Amino acid sequence: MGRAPCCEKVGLKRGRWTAEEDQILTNYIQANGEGSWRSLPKNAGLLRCGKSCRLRWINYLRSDLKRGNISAEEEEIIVKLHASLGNRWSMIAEHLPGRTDNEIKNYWNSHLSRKIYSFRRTTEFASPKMAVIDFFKAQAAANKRRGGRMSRNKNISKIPAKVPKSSEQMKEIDGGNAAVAMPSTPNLEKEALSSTIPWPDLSTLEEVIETLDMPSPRPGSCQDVEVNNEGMEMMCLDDIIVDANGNSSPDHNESERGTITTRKCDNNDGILPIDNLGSSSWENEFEWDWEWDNAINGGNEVCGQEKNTYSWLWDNNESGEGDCDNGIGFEMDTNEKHNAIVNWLLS
DNA sequence: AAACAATGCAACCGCACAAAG
DNA sequence: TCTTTGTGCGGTTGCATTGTT
Repeated sequence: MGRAPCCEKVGLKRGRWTAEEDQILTNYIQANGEGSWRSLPKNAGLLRCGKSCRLRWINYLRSDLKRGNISAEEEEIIVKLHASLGNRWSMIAEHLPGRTDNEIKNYWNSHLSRKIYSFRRTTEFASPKMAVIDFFKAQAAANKRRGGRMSRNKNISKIPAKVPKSSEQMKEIDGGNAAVAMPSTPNLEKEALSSTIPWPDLSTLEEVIETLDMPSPRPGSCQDVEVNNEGMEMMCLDDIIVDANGNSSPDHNESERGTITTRKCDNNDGILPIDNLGSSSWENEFEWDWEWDNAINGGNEVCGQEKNTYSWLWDNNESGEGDCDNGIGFEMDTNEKHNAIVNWLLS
């Protein structure tokens, strides 16, 4: 049984706040201070629920709130913190002065979640090839979009023209094999896909598919992936970064270069994915998380417990020498990829 | 110009938790 | 110890806005 409602809802006003209500609330709090939200509306003469007053004050009226768009620096912080803390918006907000948890949550849901390449790979994928084919199918579906407003975020680029649009073209791409049991790709993911990676020329696709004879699974590779709490494997920012910073350096061995790394950390290892978070953020005995610094720094073993590497998306061969094809058919040298991804992430 | 549909954000809701009685 | 109250948090919803057809 839930608790009683915070206030009598009968006769209370709901919906958007008027300027007059804002003024009343502001005046009252300036005179009497925050707190006692339950009694505040009555005392202030507002026909609002106490919780509504609190929310309005915290999220909108407070004088120390920062106005304007989230900066690139703030965005980077959000992404990093989210990678470690998950949806703990209030904790994330603590690191962003002037920003509210609600604002960050909204920003995440509407901007960042579509930037983060959320790549669904379920057991229905018999091979990485199918996953990549799903990538194209998703793009084709996204391309069918009819009306609708484009994102207000100018940083999200539009879909390039050369995208398979018909089922015939898709057959051309996948030989008809991809028509079965392909999980649908949510809109966010479709947009993420379209906004992150330049499209290869369609004429190269057959060749692309041919090149997708992926290396046999390495120990701990994509064949035994960890599944997040939504039942899908997420391919996150960190994954991309570690690839981008793999640098193809001869100093990096095959298991490090171009890999995607997850770590299993316990709360005793004293190592946090990002600095200055405080060990209190780890509440469970085990948490799976993307290791940002590890990714940035080229995949050093930090936790020493478990490490999964998923390199197929980036590599298309085992040699790991020289510039690598990212497995979906566009040749970019590592620096180009690095720059493109980092620029995009920070844009 | 109208209809449609995606987007973004303010606001709401239910739950958890801590403090007070 | 139990109940009540106050507060905070994260998920979700509603709707104004706006781009596309």
